[in-house]
Amino acid sequence: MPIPEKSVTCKNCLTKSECFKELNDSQLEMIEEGRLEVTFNKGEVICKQGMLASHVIYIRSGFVKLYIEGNNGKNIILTIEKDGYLIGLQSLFGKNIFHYTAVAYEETTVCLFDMTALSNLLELNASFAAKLIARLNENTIRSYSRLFCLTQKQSSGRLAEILLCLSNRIYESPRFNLALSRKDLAELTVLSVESLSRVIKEFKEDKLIIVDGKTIEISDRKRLEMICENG
Amino acid sequence: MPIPEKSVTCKNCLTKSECFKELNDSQLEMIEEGRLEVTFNKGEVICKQGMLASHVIYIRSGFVKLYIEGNNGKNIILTIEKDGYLIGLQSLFGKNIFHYTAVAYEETTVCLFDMTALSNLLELNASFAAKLIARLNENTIRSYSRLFCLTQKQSSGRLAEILLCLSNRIYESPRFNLALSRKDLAELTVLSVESLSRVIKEFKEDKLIIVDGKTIEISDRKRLEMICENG
DNA sequence: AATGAAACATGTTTTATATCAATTTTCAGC
DNA sequence: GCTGAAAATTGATATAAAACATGTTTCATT
Repeated sequence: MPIPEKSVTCKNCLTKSECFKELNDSQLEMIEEGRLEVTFNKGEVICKQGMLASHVIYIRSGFVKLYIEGNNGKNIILTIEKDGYLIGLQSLFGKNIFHYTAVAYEETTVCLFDMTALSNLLELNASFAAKLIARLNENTIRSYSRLFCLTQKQSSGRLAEILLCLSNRIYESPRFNLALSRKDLAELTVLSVESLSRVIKEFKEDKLIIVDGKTIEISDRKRLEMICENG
Repeated sequence: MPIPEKSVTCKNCLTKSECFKELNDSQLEMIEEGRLEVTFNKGEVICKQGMLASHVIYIRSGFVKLYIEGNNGKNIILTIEKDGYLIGLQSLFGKNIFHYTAVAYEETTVCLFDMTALSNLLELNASFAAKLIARLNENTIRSYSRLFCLTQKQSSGRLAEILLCLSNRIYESPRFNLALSRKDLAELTVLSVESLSRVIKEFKEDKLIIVDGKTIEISDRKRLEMICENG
């Protein structure tokens, strides 16, 4: 994974977000100004629920979880995201705080953009606004389907969904070297670590997946999708 | 409840949505054109998940539930909403279908606005866009907190949250004549009707609420809030 | 007022999953 | 390669809530 150079500007950035492609050079300069670039280590907090959301945080490379913190350490992971995601968009034009905490699952490089500059650009460039709304809506729809999954499916359906999500959306491959611990997976599926372990065992026995150390391969996607649908 | 007259136009509408207040007269005329007004009876489907979202649906009066339909009748209620809500905003600039089904809990009057006209207005009027984004985000944040509630709280916490939501956001009173059946409440809390019944009994015995037929009164808000927080 | 059907309540049993406890595996650091 | 700690697995038990079963209330219709 090539670590982006500091000298890269928004204008010549090759890992540009889809929305930002709508901006012309002068508009790119507007967000370039005051832009910050930071690299987080595995496990580090990128933004903290309740803190002032002065910036929107663009994930340039890496892999993060966004979660809501409740009392007594009761957290719920809203989503896992990788490069291209914009953290904090949900604070635009509303209460100016982060509504969730973001933590890096692995080394993650981000760009910070001033929230006010961003909202000014929204006024200048309607197609930028349209792209941002499209993106917000995409995220919302995904959170709806997660709500459905976690309330209506039981353990195997929940794990099936998470494995398919990791394969399709995050790693984009049927075989992937999982950066997540069992504890992370348990958090994602909202299961205890022990229960998760049992479902994984079941999936292995049923030849749905092949587990080799940290590597997981989806060996029977069709059936896994069926379990996800009906479980 | 006064039923709005058909002769009312967007320009002189008194029950105007917050966002629409950002529009000037000529812009209001743009959405007025092709506007439809429909009244739904209790239990009727206002929009159906998967159908083409050609319009955004403004709730003028009434009370609805939005839910995702899964297989085998497994549904999850995303939210309950009343007058002022815009159904279908989540389909703006994305896949042009409704992502959820909306059903009237009681007689509900809506205005339908052409989705394309609306997205054109977004390009013309930046503060309108800002208000819409603010609203989308508000809904998203609420769905996050619902996700938290349903996955991290148990029965009493879930019921406490729904009762407080009904009191605060929907009926705006500590005492309200509940239009919902036990089955509706069970759906909202994601409990079986029987379990719900037992939690209600418990709340009555603990003098948290007073139930008289269809009327519910929150008699100990403080303690109910505590149960909601920690349950 | 009588009747029947929903809606609601309540007692019992079952079940999925959490929790607790113990063991095995993995892996970093010496 | 050895060692200890953390991670992961496996088995036994506990528990919250579902499912089932039955009884009771409510309410619309005659």
